[in-house]
Amino acid sequence: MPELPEVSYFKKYVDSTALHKKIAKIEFPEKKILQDSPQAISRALKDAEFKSTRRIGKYLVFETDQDKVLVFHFGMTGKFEYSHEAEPPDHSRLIIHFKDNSKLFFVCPRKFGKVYLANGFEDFKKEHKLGTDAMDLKKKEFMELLDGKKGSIKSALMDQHIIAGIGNLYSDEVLFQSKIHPKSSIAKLSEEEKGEIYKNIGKVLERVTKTRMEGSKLPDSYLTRHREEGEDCPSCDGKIKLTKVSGRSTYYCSGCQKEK
DNA sequence: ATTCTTGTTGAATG
DNA sequence: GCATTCAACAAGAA
Repeated sequence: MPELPEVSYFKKYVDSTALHKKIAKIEFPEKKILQDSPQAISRALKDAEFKSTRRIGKYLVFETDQDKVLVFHFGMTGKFEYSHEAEPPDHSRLIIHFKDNSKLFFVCPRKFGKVYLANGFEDFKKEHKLGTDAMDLKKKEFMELLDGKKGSIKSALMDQHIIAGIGNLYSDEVLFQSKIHPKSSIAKLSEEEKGEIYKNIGKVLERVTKTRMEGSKLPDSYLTRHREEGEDCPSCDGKIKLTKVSGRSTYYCSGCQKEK
């Protein structure tokens, strides 16, 4: 379930493999993921090169030397594989062939991923009404975004229109590290608590991104390592519990995360 | 076989 | 209208 840190990793992978190569053709083995027609995508990318990529929230935007950009969303199971192999990996849903005979495969077993053609990075961001990227968020802006909001803190953290990049897993982690119950209503949180949440957004995302890049493990003090009902809390003598917040499975510790 | 999982979208609600 | 909540959707694992 790629959230911001995983997409950052995909960006690094693509940047080191698939930039600055002429595109020969594109294959579309699975039309369902396409948000624009294969013809339009092929036309926009034929003989183009990817110049750079930019991440916004959970999306990866490919900028070309032409007018259009190609945008990927990874759904639950999407990823890239770059190789010179003729045989596509299982569940390849879109294949970009470069003129040097290498290929970039968009592999997505559950077909929850999406591919868009857009006029540019800013256009795409606006079209999808995406909020500020979680890595670019300043404390002042975060405080203002929460001002006057109703509802639970977890829903707000996951709302891509408010902050882009945080999903189910890492919203739980941020709130666990902040010792705040996911169902806490935003209105009841103190300035200190909101400040703590802000601090942990940066901390958690940076930490997770680093471990993804290195292929290492998260610290034992992370909820992510103990995300199962009845597990011992790594920070107090409580147990991990499971509940639902806006329809999503939500793990928290009943000992150190008290509801407000 | 059925239930559960996910993020986004758009509909329903207040 | 607005903010907020919720169901639908897709495929696969258990």
